[in-house]
Amino acid sequence: MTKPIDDIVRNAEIFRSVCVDCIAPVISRSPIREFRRGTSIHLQGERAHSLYIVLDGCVKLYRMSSMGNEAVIAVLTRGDAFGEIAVLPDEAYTTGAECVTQARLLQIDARDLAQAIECDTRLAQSLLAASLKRQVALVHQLEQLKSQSSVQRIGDFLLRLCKNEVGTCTVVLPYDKVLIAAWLGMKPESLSRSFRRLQTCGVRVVKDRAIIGSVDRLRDFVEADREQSAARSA
Amino acid sequence: MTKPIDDIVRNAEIFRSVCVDCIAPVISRSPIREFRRGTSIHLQGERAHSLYIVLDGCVKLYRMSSMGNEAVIAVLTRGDAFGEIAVLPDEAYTTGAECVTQARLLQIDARDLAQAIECDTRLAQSLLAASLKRQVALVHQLEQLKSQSSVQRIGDFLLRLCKNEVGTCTVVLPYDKVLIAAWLGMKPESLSRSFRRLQTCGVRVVKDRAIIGSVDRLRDFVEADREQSAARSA
DNA sequence: CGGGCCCTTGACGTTAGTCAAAGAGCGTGG
DNA sequence: CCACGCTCTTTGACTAACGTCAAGGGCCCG
Repeated sequence: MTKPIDDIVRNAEIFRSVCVDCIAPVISRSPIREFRRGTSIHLQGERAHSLYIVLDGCVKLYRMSSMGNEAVIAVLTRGDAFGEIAVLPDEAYTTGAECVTQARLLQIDARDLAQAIECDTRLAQSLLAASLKRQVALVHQLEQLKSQSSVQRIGDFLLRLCKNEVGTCTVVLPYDKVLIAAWLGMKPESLSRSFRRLQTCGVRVVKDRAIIGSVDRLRDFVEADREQSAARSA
Repeated sequence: MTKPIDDIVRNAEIFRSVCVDCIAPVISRSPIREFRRGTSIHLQGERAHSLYIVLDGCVKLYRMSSMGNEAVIAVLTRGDAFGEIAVLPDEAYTTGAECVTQARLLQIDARDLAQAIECDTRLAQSLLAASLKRQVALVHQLEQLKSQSSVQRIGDFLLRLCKNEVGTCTVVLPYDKVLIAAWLGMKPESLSRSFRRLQTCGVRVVKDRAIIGSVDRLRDFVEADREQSAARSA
């Protein structure tokens, strides 16, 4: 069930292309911490002293606006890292981080890592690569928010869940709908209604399972909502 | 008018904290290119071979959705870099880049830079730092889109234009309203109407100038739209 | 003077948020 | 085992926000 830690860490995006030996000393000094669902790992604005790697469970990164509105920035699972900003001196976390399930995290001291970076260009490059990849994901999210409807965003969400599948496939929603909604930038009520509207292109959602009649049909729908809405009204 | 190139490059975020000598050879080999307004610098999906630094003018990064919808991801000015993804091997640009004014860009060959990175940890760190900072900006944008109204987003936009000013201040809108609207994720019509609604908190927009009666009042408005809308209807 | 572009305005439709209510699990304690 | 309270989810009715369409004014430039 729980993969050996070394495996997870070695395959983590931020350490891809780094020889294991270089980071082994840092890792061995890093404690593994257990968190219960709902626990806060760090707050937005807090001085950043640690970087974390998710070993098990789900962690959400979020921002609170001045009027108490929560925007979920990312939902992380095994192998993902967060708090990378900690490698820079005197910076604060720009998001809050909270466990949305029971979770095990590797907590890496930022100073340790910063020192390791000084000595090893490959490590710096690896972190850079991970950071750039992360940017791509953020850009994708921005694009979606700016130019897609909520139905399209959910469609895309489902498509990413059923990676390379074709034809019919069933996916398990990885966390509760409140969180999915927040992540996609909408309210739970809207999520519910949007799922409903996906029925017109062969998607049924039952409890935490989504049954996708035809992946291709869903993809067509997401990429060109227009015709479909015409069809819907007909 | 046009600052010496060295100054701009040296102060660019991506080369902050790098000794000038390390990058001098790379820079000296990099051509300065002139672009006219409306010219495309690179397309989304194109193989990334160069990284650019803006010396003068404005460049927009954008993404096209499958149905021809353009989402503006960033608007860059002097000292900003883009196309950093080029330092990774075999990657493609994740956005298109286009000049929105006449512009001068320093075009840095990605291989050159990648080699320089291999030799110099500080350079990798510097790029990492810039990338992380960029992420912060993207996260901020995401937060805004997910939890703020268009009026609030414009308010925030104006606030960032009048940096540390207090009391009354007048700012020049740095580019045309079509672009501002696209950047903030709305249509020009909505932008126009939103400007209008800012009149209730002492902001007037005439042509390309915004006259802000009271920066504090605007800030209050942006941070807590709720009371203001109550007041408005009273 | 005329054409094109940017910007604004109005009327209207669609989308998503709000408020309220009710049903469906689920764990707890009787 | 059942009843209870809890949270999550769905649904409906309503409202507010934003996009769309269409028209018109101002401005620049040929």
